[in-house]
Amino acid sequence: MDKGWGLTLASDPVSVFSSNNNNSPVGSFLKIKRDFISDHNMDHSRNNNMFQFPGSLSAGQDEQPPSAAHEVDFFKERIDKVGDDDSKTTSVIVKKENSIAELAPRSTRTALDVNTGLHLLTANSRSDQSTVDDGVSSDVDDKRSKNNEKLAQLQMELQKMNTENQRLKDMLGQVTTSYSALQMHFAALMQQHQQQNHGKESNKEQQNFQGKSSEEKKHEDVVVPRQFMDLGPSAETDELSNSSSDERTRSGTPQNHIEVASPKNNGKLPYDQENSSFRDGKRIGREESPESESQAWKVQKTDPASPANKAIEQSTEATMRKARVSVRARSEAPMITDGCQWRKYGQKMAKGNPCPRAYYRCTMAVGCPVRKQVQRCAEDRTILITTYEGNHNHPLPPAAMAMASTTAAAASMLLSGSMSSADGIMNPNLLARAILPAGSSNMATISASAPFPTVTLDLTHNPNPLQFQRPPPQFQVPFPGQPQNFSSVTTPQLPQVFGQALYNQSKFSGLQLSQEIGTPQLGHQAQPHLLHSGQQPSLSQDTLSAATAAITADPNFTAALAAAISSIIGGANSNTTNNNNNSNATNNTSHRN
DNA sequence: CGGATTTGACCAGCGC
DNA sequence: GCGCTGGTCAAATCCG
Repeated sequence: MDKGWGLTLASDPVSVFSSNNNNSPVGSFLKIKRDFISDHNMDHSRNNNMFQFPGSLSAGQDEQPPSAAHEVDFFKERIDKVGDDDSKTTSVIVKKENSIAELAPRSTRTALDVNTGLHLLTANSRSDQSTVDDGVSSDVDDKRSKNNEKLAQLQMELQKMNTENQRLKDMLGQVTTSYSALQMHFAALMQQHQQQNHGKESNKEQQNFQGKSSEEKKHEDVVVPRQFMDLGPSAETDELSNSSSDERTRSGTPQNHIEVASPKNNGKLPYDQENSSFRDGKRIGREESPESESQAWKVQKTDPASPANKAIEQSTEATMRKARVSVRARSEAPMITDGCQWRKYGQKMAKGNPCPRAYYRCTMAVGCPVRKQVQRCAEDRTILITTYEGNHNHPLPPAAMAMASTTAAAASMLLSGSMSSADGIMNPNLLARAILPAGSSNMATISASAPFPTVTLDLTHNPNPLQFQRPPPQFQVPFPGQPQNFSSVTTPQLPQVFGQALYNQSKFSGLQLSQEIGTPQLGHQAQPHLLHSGQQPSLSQDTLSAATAAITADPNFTAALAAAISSIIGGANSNTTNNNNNSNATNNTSHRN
C-alpha cells in the first residue's frame, strides 16, 4: 500500500492532492492550498464557517484585494505579537513561525515547512539584519530611507506569508473537521441503513437522524452518536469533529455528504476479531451474521465505556459483508479471472438451478473475509454469475484491482445510495432508477428482495466501451445543500479509482497498488488488523468516496463499469485463470445435498 | 508432502 | 416443531 502510495503520488499530481489514496487531511489540505495559491481568492472570514467546504473557499466569490487586506492584518498582527521594536520584528516573526512549525501537528507541519522554506523569509531576515547594520554605519539619510522602505516591503511580504500560513492552518483545521464530520456522517448513515435492514426501530432512527431526537435520547440511544467516535483519522480530528458531526447529524440532511464521507473503517475490526475468527477456518461467516451484529450493538449499548468504535467497526463490517455485488458475464471459463486467489471451500446445489454453486474464499491473505459464489445461470449457462461479498483486508495485485474496485464501487453505490434516502431503502428499485443511468438500468440493478442487498452488474449486453474512454466529467454531485465546489474537490479522485484501476490496470504491472485504493467495499479496504499497524485505513475512505461519488453522479458510470469489467472478463475467457488455482472447480458438478 | 479440491455433514435461518 | 435451503466445516482425496 505504501508503495502504491508513493508511486501514485509521484506520478499523478492530481491524485497527490485529492485522490482517493490521499484522504488524509494533509492531502486535502494540500489540494486546497494549491487552489488557494492559484486563485488567491480566499476569504479569510470563511474559515470561521465550520461546515464550509474548503473547496468552496476558492470559489472566487467575495473577492477582495489580497494586498490591502493582508497589509492591514500584517501590521495589526505585528503590533500584537512583536511589539514596538522594529529591529527585532523580523527575527521574532521568524522564530514564531518556526516555533509554530515545531509545535504544529505533523499534518500541519508540512505546509508550514513549505512556507517557512521560502526564500523570502531568509532574505528578509538577512536584509533586515543588513539594514540595521547600514543604519548604524551609514550616515546617508537617503540610503537609510531607501533601506527602510525596502525593509518595510520585505516585512510586508513576510507578513503576507505569515498570514497565508495562518490561513492555511485554518484551512487545514477546517478541512480536517469537515473530513471527520463527513466520515462520521457516512458511518451514521451506514449504521442506520444496517439497522433498517434488520428492522430495528428503523423509524425511530430515521427520526433521530432527521433531527428529531433530543439530547438525552442521543445519549440513551447511543447507536448513532457513538459510531462517530472512531472515524476520524486522528484523535485530534475526532475531538474536533465529534460535536460538529453530532450537530450535523441532527440538523443536516443525510444525503449531503455521503459521496465524500466513507466508511474507511468498515473493514477494520477491533480485537483482531476477524483474524481470530478465521483462524482454523471455523465459523467464519457467523461473525458477520445479523445475530453477531446485534450482539455488537448490545455490547455497544450496554457498555458505553467500552470503545465504541469497536462495535461500530464490527457492525460496519457486518454491513459491508452483507452487501453483495453480483456480476453476470458470459464466460466459458469456470470462473472469471479477477486477479485474486481463491480457494474453493464448498459447493452446493442451489434451488432452482441445475448448476451447482461453488463457494470460494480469498486466500491472498490469512483471514481475508472476501467470499465469492460462482454459479452458472440456469437459463443461459454461458452466463457466469459471480457474487462477491466482503472486503479484502490485504493489498491486491494490479490484476485484482479492477474487479475489486468495481465491486467496491458497486457495493458503495448500493450502501451509500440506499442509505442516502429512506425512499431508497423502502423502494430499492426506485433507488436504482434514481442513481443509475436510465439507459443503463438494465446493466446494474439493485435488489432488496434478496437476503442481502445486492447489486447486479449485467455484463452480458456488451455495452459500448467507448463510453468509458472519455475523460471523466466534472462530477457534480447532485445532492442538495452541498457546497458548490465540493465536487471539485473529489472529482480528481475518480480517475484514480476508475481510470487507473479499471482500464489502466495493465499499466500497473510494476506497481504494487494498495488495495485501499479500491476501498471499503468488496474490494480494497486495507484492514489495519492485518497490517498490525493500528493505523487507520485512511486511504480507503476517499476511495470509497470517489467511488460513491462516481456512481451517484456519473451518468454513464454503469456503462463504463460494465465496459471495464467486460474487458477483464474477456481476458479471462481467453486466458483461462492464471491466478486461480481452481479453474476446474466450478465445472466439477458434484451435486450434493 | 503440502496445498487445493471434493463432498458429506453440520448448522442457522426461515417459512409453514 | 419440522423441513427446506443456504452457507460452512473438515476429513478424505487429489494433484503437482
